[in-house]
Amino acid sequence: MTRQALLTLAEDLSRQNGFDAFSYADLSRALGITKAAVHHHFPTKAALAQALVDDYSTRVLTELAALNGHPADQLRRFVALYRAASADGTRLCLCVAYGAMPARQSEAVQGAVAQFHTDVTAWLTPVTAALPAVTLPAPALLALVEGAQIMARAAGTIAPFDAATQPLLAQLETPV
Amino acid sequence: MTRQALLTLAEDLSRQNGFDAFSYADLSRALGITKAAVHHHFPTKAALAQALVDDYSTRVLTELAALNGHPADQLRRFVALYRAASADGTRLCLCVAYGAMPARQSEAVQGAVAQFHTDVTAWLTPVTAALPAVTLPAPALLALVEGAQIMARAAGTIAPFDAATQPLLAQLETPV
DNA sequence: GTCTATAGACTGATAGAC
DNA sequence: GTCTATCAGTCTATAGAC
Repeated sequence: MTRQALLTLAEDLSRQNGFDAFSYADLSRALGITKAAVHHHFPTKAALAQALVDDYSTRVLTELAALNGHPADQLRRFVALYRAASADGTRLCLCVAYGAMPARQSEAVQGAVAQFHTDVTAWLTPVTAALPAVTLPAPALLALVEGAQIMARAAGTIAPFDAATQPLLAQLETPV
Repeated sequence: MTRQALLTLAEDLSRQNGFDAFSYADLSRALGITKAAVHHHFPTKAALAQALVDDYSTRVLTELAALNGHPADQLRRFVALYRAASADGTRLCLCVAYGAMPARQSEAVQGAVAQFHTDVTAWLTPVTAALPAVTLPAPALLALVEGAQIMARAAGTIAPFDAATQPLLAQLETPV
């Protein structure tokens, strides 16, 4: 389905170089269709951004909701999820990419990004609260993994992400 | 001096909406000169980015080097510096803005951003090492304040920055 | 759902006069 | 150091045929 292929491609390009870094021409070229065909699926670029962030939020929050088990395991898998999203320092979380330059997006997209942060923080809150060995509350944990993604992206390798999150994972090994 | 005015303006615009979000036309309009005059000072946009990141790195690293006193005070003022740079959730550190979309920059600028992260981490390392109450090493501290800036920028207010850094500042109050 | 063709605005950049 | 004038290329978006 062309619409899904467009979403997949546009999300990847957004997370790699930002929403302003690709054009309808880029999308059409990659899929072997014309720009007009892309406009058929997403009339404006703002509509495309909206669809991207809605899809992304739903997908990630569903993944988080499926992370059952011990809080220590949940937090480990949370960090692993953000680590995988970094793709060896070549990508960012979509909401980090869009959240860094909010003025380039519609109000609706800005709101969806803010909601994503609220929802992830809400998921993290009981997890970290159940872990006395972890010294950081939910907002700090989210800032840590998002900042770790930025540093990895800037370096072009995953190493800074691991350096930044290693102490957190070490705290999880500490017997309570 | 026109050159300095251009640097000040371009840095502000870069930190507000990113390097791709302003044009030579924007700069010339704001300063009441022509685009050609802007090109006289910075022949290409890549040259402008290079000058911006060099200026910024020098300035911030000089500020850090001037932060004497107890390690606890140094770390408090480090967080305050990143908090001020957020400008109530309307700006980012220049190296966060450029580091988030490195492929939009020249290799030289990418290298300068990476060097900035290395230098700030090097400054932080002995500071946090001298503070047993602080549970995070230097790379994690830098990721924390950078992620806190992203969340504040996405929300458009400083509140997420404070929520993310509050536990760290609380650790500094703990008597060793 | 895809195409051709086009519109109008903007982009970074250059040549050459003053 | 600033100007006028201009360039070729790109951008998002639209109209209308198939």
